[in-house]
Amino acid sequence: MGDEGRQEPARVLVGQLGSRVGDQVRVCGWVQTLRLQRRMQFVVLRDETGAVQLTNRRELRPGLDQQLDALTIGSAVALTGRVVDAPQVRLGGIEVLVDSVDLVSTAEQPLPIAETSNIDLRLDWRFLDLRAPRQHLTFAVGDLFEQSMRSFLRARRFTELHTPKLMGAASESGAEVFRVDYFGSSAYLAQSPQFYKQMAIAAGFDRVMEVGPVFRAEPSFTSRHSTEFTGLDLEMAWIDSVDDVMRMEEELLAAAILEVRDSLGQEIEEIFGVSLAVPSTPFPRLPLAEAREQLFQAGWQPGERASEDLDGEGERLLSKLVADKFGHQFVFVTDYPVSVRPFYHMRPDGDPTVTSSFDLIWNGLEVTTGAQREHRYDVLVAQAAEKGIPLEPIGHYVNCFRYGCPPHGGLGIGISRLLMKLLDLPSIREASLFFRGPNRLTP
RNA sequence: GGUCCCGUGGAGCAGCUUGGCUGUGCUCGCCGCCCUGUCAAGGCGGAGGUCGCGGGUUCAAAUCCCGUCGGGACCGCCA
Repeated sequence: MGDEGRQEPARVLVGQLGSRVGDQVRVCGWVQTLRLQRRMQFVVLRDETGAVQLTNRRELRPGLDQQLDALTIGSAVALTGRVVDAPQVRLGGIEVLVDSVDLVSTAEQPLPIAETSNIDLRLDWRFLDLRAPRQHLTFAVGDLFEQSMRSFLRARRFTELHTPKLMGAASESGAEVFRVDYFGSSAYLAQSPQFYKQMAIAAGFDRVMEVGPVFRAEPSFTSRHSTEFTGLDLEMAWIDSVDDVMRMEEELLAAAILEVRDSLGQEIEEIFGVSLAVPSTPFPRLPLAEAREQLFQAGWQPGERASEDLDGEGERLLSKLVADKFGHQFVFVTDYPVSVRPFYHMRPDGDPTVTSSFDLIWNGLEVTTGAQREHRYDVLVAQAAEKGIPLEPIGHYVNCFRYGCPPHGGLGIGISRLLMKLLDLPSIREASLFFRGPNRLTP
């Protein structure tokens, strides 16, 4: 307040200008459109909260019009002026009559991408691409979705932990991990918090969750895979069965989708043309064997590799069958055979050929794998031996079952995939802030 | 890793099958001028490309052939 000279009015977010009619304000953002005429000049400026028209009549303020003429699309600017009602203005019915312009940072012309540019070029210029309202909404939804799940779990006594991403041994299967140099020897990037969240259970945390990066060294060239993505993992102690885990997840997702719909549903409808449907609970459940049976009856012809599992086409077809039969967009597929599940999945009493596990498929895409874990040391060791897993590299993990470990189970969700499904995005690239894939490490 | 597809001014495409004479065209953007308040602004004019790269066939290649690089979709793997 002690500054000499002209005082700048306080910055007002564009989204709040409607309640500031008559006030002197400063608005800051990016130039979206310029319509510079003989007598009138119009600047459309956008910030995170919206867009507004700023207007100048050239004859009013000598010099100001030349400053406005010098603006370019995409430049970062701060303008001051008075907010007025302007019913004729289609953009919100208000405008700002400009008093002064501060061209803070000029954008070169032409811009290297347009809204119509292909995804690869857009990813090269991701910071520019992300300025678009569509991309901005994507990550606003992602943030809300994540926060909503976090608060849901927190209210149910989950403790949020952060487990290491640098590991001395591969966490599950050695083939899929990135090896990095570690002071002359090797470390591995975590492909899952799996072992650590189970160790947290043995450590006395009743319920734990983590939202964090997951690294996969698979060269997967699809629209739904990335080599680094954000996962939500949770683990619960003293469960009675894997059903407890599925119940937690369906309530979790229903609550989070409800919150997103209530807060951002209208914007999502406008920008993505997607009407969010809050799923009813419980979600349909189907043992894998039964799912395969129904798929065969519907004409499914799996590839050779899908002799015991579902392939992508099977997942999509199954979702279609479930939608027709139950009117539901989710389906838990349960009781996966031992052959396609890791050694630490528990096997139910009476049927040693399957596991107490599930996948959750959302509109044709696998978004979760979960299971009850084998917490009995001798059984776990036997199952590892059966799968040919050497115990030495994972001794610290196996040890946590030797000194009292409660029954427990949990799951891992691919958050980027959830976001992709929620907004019906065509590729996980759109749901990743800065995508990482086999062919992309930059920016 | 496998199969298929794409690569043409700044962006998005057409042109390629049936090679042809300086690389023709469309939409958008950019630059300049004009324009009584625009709002997907409008009007007029202009600049901008060794047709991803290398080799081959041919009198002649954006166009046909081979290789290579970059990218995408699907499969497999998974979340």
